[in-house]
Amino acid sequence: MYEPLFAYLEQRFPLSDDDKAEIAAVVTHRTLKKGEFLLREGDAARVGAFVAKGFLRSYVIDNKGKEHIIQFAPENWWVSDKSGMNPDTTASFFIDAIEDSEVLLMDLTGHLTLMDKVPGYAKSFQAGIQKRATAKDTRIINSLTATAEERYDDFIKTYPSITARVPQHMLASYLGITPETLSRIRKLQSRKR
Amino acid sequence: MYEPLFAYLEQRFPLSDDDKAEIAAVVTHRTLKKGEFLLREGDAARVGAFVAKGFLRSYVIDNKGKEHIIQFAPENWWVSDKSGMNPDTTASFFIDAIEDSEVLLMDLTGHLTLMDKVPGYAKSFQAGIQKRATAKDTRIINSLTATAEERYDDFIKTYPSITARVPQHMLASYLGITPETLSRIRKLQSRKR
DNA sequence: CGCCGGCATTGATCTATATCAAGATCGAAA
DNA sequence: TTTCGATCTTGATATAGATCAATGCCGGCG
Repeated sequence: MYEPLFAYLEQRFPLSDDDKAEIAAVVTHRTLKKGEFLLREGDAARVGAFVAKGFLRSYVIDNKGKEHIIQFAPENWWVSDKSGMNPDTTASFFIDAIEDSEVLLMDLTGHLTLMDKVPGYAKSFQAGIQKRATAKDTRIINSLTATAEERYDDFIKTYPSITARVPQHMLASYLGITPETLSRIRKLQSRKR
Repeated sequence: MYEPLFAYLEQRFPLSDDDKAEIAAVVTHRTLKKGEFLLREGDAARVGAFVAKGFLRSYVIDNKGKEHIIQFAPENWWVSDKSGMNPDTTASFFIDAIEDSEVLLMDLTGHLTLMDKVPGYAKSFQAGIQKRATAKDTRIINSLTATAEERYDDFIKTYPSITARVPQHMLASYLGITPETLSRIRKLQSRKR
């Protein structure tokens, strides 16, 4: 059950059997059916969820009632919780399953335990955060600069596997364009290429 | 010379005299005149720069030759280096001074030393990173969702002090709109309010 | 003091993308 | 297999914001 997570971590730093036990102890397994929500349960501040199988997405709904996908998360990705998101933002935050999925939940306590007890975890976590920050900068600049078509091209180049698995209207939502516009872009490109 | 940084850190966690010595040892002081660039010198991977005085900005120039401001950094802010930025991105990255400034540079080695030796530093760094990540999410959603005017309103509400200090065309660049558009927005609002 | 060069303003167009409105197509459930 | 809802496509129109082009303004430098 924990194997995918172990494998993921072992690509980043060595993991002893003790470490594995430690990890298994602080992580909670959950199964999600397609369309099901990953709700915040209890009051344990959650750090994130590791997608062991399936495909999740996180999104917000803005004050105009529109959905905006923040992140897609296929296997071996982390979806981060909105931890620290401005509570006075009216936008509501959701995570749900695009396909039947299995996730491993980590709460703040668990996270701190691992930071402390599992050598390599802290550094690897650090590196992950950093990398994600850069990706976000890129996305910001992209969304400010690039045309819809450029953003689309960029996406399929960067995440070809995701492109294939996601319904078009969700991709449009991620790119910040309407489904109609995305449809037209695809049509134009299919003619050209 | 290091006082602003000490003060900044002490708001986050207690700092002994030893800690201060440790910090002073790993940090480099630099003075920048208005318009001057903060270049990467030598090959030491830099983590970031703390603005002790003045005002910096970081920006990229995209392949169409356009400037896009990523971040403004007044006193007591960190400008992060592009550490980890995708090297194969053609976009070039710059940091320069909008006003005469003084900065304290921290390289990777120093950062790791502090992580290790100064209690509280690691956790506080962590928290900072997290907070910034959230801010970036917000900016992404904003840039995808909101109109130019909404983004402007948002900015002046969130960073009133920055608004006053920055030339309009730079603010426009940050918001991802043309100076002309920003000028028109301001005109409309001044009439209304 | 006066001049010049960047900055802001204003106006006239142009264009990418949204919005509105039907169809067409696909897929899962009965 | 049929059907219904969701998704995708296509077309017509509207609009926010870009672009192009002057003009005005102000502050620093000679």
